[in-house]
Amino acid sequence: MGRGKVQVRRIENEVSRQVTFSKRRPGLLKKAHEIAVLCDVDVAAIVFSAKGNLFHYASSHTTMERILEKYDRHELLSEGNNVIEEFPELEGSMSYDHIKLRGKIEALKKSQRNLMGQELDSLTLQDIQQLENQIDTSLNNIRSRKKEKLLMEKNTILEKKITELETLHTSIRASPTKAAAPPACNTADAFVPNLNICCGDSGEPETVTAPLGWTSSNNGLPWWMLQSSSNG
Amino acid sequence: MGRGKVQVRRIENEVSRQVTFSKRRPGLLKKAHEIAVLCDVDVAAIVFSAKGNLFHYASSHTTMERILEKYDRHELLSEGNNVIEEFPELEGSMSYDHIKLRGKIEALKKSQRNLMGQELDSLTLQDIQQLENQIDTSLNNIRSRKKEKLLMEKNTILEKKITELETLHTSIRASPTKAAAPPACNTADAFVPNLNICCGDSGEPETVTAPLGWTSSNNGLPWWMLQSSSNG
DNA sequence: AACTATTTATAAGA
DNA sequence: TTCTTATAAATAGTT
Repeated sequence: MGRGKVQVRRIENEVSRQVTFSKRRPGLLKKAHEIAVLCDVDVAAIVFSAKGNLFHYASSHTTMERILEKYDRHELLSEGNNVIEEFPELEGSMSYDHIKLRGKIEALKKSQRNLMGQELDSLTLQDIQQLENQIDTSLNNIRSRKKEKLLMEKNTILEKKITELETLHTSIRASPTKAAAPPACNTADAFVPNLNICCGDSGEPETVTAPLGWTSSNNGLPWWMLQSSSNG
Repeated sequence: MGRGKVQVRRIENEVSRQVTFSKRRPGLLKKAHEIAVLCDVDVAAIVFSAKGNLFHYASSHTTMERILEKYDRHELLSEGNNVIEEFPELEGSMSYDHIKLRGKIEALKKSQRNLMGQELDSLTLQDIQQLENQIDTSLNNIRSRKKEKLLMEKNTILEKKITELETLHTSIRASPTKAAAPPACNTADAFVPNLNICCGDSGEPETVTAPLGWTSSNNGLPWWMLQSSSNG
């Protein structure tokens, strides 16, 4: 998108490269923000400048850590597999603890892959049966916790509703002439349909929406144009 | 970019939301790739679909871990969360690598506990739902592998049986009076009621496959159009 | 899954 | 860097 078609290859001129970076960086973070908000999904984007400055976006802010944890839950498969096997000559140069720790990491990764239903070939039938039991238990756990959470959220909503109604009732009793009151339909709707829990949805009519957890201290700029961290 | 201006707020219609996600996801990853290549910088992008499927990009492939570590070095270590502060007694005795490895082990353990249905309190309802999907997929995988293994074991037993019978038959034929050959198949059928045994074929036509290391082996497609991981 | 009218992003220039 | 502008790209709405 510009006056010329672009070849996706390293820009050799350093200045142009830097300029392009400055122009595209906010674009990328903006896109990340948009898909996160529009599609209500978890997104994280991390960019380092050539000088090593960090820029990042995480949907619903402050949750980068949570997103990375979630990433771990999916993909621990990355990283060069077993370093010890690949570079046995390094063994001598590593401390005993170091080797032990690496071994532990590999073991944890393998076990995690198994928990995710991968790499089961090396397991015996009995192992697989046990794994199945384990995962089945896990699933049951997860489902009960989900149910709990759901009930708790509903409770919260119901309590809010009750508070509203009580307040309404009180004010009606206080002023007998006034009957009609602003209906609290939105809240009512919230607990009826299939688990649409609506969090604080402040309607932003205009193009730029406030980031979910962007608590304070931004000026009037579209927040995604701000540098996410480090210095400027 | 489309027939109408877009408000950056959650798309309420679920189908549209999903469609928009499908359209924008490759766009985001492509942008990430472009800035990484054009500007020769480190970039990582992580997106989860509403159902919890993971899509991600990391510049120069397989470096997601390194990028996340770099991120940690900037964000987590630079601020309050200092491992050394948490374990002051270790300060002198541990190298940076050790601290890193320990941190990694802790992360792995945490993610593993989540996969086993434990310590779910810190997860949001949406996260729990996605974890449930993940575990459910895992369970399905495990069960199909179990079925496979079972069938293979039966096959082995049956083959052994057949060999035995053939041997027996040979020795019978060796004796002068008996000549007719009873088909051994019936016996086999009796053992395995209604499952056709076929070695190479794993059941499950749907939902399986996890392209783990898609570093290699992609065809001529622009790589960013490929799904980054999980099923699709 | 395609199409296409528009909006957006941005390359090049100042 | 920042602004401007011509154009390439992305994509919303539609089929």
